[in-house]
Amino acid sequence: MPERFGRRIPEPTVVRLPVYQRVLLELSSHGVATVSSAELAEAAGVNAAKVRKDLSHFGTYGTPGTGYDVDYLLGQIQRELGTDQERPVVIVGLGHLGHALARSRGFAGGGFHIVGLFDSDEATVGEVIGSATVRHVSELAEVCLAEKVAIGIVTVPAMAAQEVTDQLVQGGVGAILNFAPAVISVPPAVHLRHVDFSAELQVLAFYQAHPETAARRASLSGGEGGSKGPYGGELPSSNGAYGWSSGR
Amino acid sequence: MPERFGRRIPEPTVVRLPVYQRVLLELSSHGVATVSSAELAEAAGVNAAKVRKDLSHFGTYGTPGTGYDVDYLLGQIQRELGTDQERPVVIVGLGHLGHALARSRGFAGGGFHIVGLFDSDEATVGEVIGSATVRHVSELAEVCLAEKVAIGIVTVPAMAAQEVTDQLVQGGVGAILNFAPAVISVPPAVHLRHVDFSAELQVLAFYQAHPETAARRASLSGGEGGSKGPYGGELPSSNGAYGWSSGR
DNA sequence: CCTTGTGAAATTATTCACAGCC
DNA sequence: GGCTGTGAATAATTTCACAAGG
Repeated sequence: MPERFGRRIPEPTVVRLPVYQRVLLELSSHGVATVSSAELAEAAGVNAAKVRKDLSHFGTYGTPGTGYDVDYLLGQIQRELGTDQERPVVIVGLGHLGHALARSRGFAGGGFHIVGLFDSDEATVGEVIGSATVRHVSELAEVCLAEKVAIGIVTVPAMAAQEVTDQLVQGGVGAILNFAPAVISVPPAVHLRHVDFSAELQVLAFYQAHPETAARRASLSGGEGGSKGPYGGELPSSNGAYGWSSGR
Repeated sequence: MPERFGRRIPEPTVVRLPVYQRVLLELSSHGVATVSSAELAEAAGVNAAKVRKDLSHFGTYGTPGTGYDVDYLLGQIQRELGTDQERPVVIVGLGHLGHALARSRGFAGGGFHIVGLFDSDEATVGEVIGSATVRHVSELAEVCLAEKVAIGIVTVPAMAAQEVTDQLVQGGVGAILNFAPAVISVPPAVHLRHVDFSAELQVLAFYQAHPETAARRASLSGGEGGSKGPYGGELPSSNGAYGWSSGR
C-alpha cells in the first residue's frame, strides 16, 4: 500500500467513483456477488488497470483469482462518497432548469435532501415544488446557516450567479454546484464545480468541425475506454419497445 | 510555431475554449478592444500561461506588449468552435429536464438549432415547445437522416439511454450529449460527452467528506486557478438588489 | 517596461507488466 | 489459471522562465 491513510485521491479518480457506484448498484440489484476489474471496467467504460489503481487508493481489497465482492465494494465507495449521510442542499433559481432539478430523482437516490428553494421573482415565491416551498432569495444566507446547508445549487442567470454564490458562502455553504454559464469565484475552502450544458455542446461542435482531431475519450465517465466494448464491429440494430416516458 | 496545421488540440484546451469565448463576448460587448493573457486568465479562472499555451495551438497571434485584439480573438475562437455555422440538434426525452433544455437559451446563443423533439409517451407527443412539436421516438432515426442532424441530446431515463443512442447513431448523428445517468457506448466515429448532475453532486459530497484531500481545482472552467483572483482576503459582502427572476 | 510564444522542467495521470495469491 | 495490487514506464498536461517583439 503506497500512502494509504494520509491519502490524496487524484481528482480523475474521484470523478469516476460515482460511475463505479452506479455500476455496482446495478450489479448488486441483479444479485451479482463478485465482479472483476475487467468486468467493472467494461461496464464503466474505462480500462481495467484504471479501475484497479482507482480502487487501490482506498485500500479496498479484492480477492486475487476472484475479483471484488460487489456489496462490500459498493459499501466502501458509498462510504468514501459520503452517500451514507443525508446532506442538506438548496437550489437557488427556479427557472425551467431549477424546477427540473427540484423535481428530479438523483436527490432521492442517495444522500441529498432539498431543504430550501429560492428565487428572486415574487411570482415564483410561495410556489410548492415537491416537498419544499419557494422562498425569497433574501432569506438565503439565513436559511443556509440555520439548516446547516452543505451544498448549494445555482441555477440563476449568469448575471446573478456570483451574487447568489456570495450569499451561499455567507450562509456557510461549503460546496457549490454552478449551472450558470459564468465563471464564479469562491474562497479556497469552498468547493466549486460547474455543469455547463452549452459549453459541452460547443465542445461537441468543435470535434465535429475538426474530424482530424479525434480525441478518443468522453467527458465524464471516460467513455469508450479503448478496450473492445460493445462496439466490436457491427452496429446495434433497433430492438424496439420503448419502455420509457417523459419521466426523470 | 510547434505543429500548427496538422494540429492536435489537447482536450483540456478544447474544454476551455467555450469559457474564453464567453469572456471575450462579454469584453467585446463592453467595448474592450484588447486583453492580455493575464486579464483573460483571471476572468476565465485559469492561469495566464495556460491561456497563452491554449491560444498558441491555433496560431492566434497576440501582440507582445499589448495583448490580444478582443474581436479578432473572439472570431478565431468562434471559427474554431464552429459557432459560426448553425448545427441541427434534436432532443430525445421531454421530461422535466428535456423541457427545460428545449426552452433554454444557449441554443439561441450560438450555432445550435433545434429541429426535432422526441418522446415515447403518447401524452407528450404532439405538445408544442418553443418552435417544435414533440414527435414519437419511433420517427427518430428517420428524421435525423432527413434533417442531417449533427448532435443528439439524450434526456431519457438511464434505462432507455442506450436504446435511444443507438437510434441516433442509426440516424447518422455524429455527436451525442448524454444527460442520462448511464454509461452508454457509441462507435468510435461518434463523439460522446456526458453531463451528469448527480455525479457532480457526489463529487462535491466526497470533497466535503474528505476535507484533507483538498484538490484545488474546479471541474469545467479550471476554477480558482491559483492566482489571487477576487479572493485576496476578505469575504464579499452582500451587494443587494436582485435583478433576476425565474428565467433562463 | 510590458506582454507574447515557447522550449524545457515539473507535475499529474494512464497504462504496462508482472510478482504474488487464490 | 485467473485476477489483484503496484512499481516502473509512458503519456499528457501544466507551469516555469526567458528570449524576442512592440
